[in-house]
Amino acid sequence: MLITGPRGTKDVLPEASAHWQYVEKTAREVCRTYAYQEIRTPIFEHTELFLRGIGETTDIVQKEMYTFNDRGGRSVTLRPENTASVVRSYLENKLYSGPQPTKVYYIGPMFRYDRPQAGRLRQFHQFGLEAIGAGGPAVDAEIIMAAVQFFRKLGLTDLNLFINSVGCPKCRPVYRTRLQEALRDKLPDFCPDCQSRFDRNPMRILDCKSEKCAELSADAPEMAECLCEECAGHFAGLKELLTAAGVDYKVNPRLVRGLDYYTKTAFEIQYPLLGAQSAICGGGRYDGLIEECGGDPTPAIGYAIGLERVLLALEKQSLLPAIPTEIDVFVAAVDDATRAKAFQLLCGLRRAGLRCDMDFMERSLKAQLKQANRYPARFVAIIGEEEAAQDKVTLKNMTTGEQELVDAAGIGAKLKGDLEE
RNA sequence: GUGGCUGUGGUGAAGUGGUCAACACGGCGGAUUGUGGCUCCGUUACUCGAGGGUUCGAGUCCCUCCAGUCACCCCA
Repeated sequence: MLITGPRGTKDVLPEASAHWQYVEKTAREVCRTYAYQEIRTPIFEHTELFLRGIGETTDIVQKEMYTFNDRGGRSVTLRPENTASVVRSYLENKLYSGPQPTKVYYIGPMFRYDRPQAGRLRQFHQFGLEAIGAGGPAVDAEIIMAAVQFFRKLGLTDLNLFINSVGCPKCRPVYRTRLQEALRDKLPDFCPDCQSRFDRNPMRILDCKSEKCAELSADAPEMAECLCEECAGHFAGLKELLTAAGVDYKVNPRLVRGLDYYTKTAFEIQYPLLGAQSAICGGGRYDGLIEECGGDPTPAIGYAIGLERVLLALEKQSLLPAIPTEIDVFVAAVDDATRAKAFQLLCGLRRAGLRCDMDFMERSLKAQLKQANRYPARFVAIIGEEEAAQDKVTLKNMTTGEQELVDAAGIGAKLKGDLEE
């Protein structure tokens, strides 16, 4: 073995690709009913876009981007997420001049230079939705419902939806200072991670897995207490709509998202059985991003679903559909002299729309029957010297074992009729 | 970026200094000349992750690297 795939990448092999197609198809169906249209943006963008969009202090930007100079000396980056690209495209293509809000979805690979572990890859795939232009809680509710619907459709249960409000540029700084005030004295007792989070992203401290830190921050103030009137109203509105829609959710006042651009609504859907990487869907509102990217102030909300994690969850619950490998007809040639004839027959059967195959390894008739049996094949069409001489084929029904001599002409149409009965 | 565990053929794996590196599954071929699923038989090129070192001798001991895996960080 000379070359292996790059670390953190995975080949989707034939037996798994049907599962991917199934999940993608389900995603598209949900988007169709929610009236979201697909958008396909480039896999790489100017590095600048992500620096500005995601935020220079975020982990994604600081340590996880695949950045390189192209031959023209431009710094480009493999997209670590797709929201920034969608916003860029929205502005560049003036999608705001169409009917609003702009509702789009995407499915595709993302790249993050992380240490791989269960449910985490360097190239992974996300299915995401973005609704740009509407600021009220109704879009928040709609877009969350689309995710819920997606998981329902796949049959996934035991999912937890957590929501929170992370405030806006008006009220978040107020909270941030209040939180820092409350924690400052105890800071030396926190874990090293939390100490470094104190300045960079103090809200993360509330989310620390260390029991000690959780204890120390137990009585810290919560964002909800500091929300401005607008944010509080928005959050209340969302909760009402979700409740009315009959969706189970939990408010998690400590839920924080890792990207800078989030405002107001933040949410996450977890599938606890996945292990450490249990977030299967995450997103929120980003009312400041479009302006940050050079557009007019425009509210927006979106999220992404990790498809590898969805597949893992489906596997855990045995919800992946069986992949049929059965073929309609296997064409078997008795000897070398009849191979060409067999190939002709094969072509005819395929023209008739049948799923069929033949041997390409010059195997014996016996071996060909074995091969046919393994698919399995409903019928085997055998062509030997005798059949070839009179333009007939021996048609063997592999379930009953019966066989009969039939005319070669029109066999495709006849079989097709039989199989459809 | 940090840490734990792991690394033998297509797969699952025995083997912990000294005969040809077990066994099972799978793959391929065959079991009287044109026929499957069961059974039986045969077969399947081993740099034992890579590179160094110790030793008369290493898959077995040591070092380095690489990869996989799980966890931290972070996130989908």
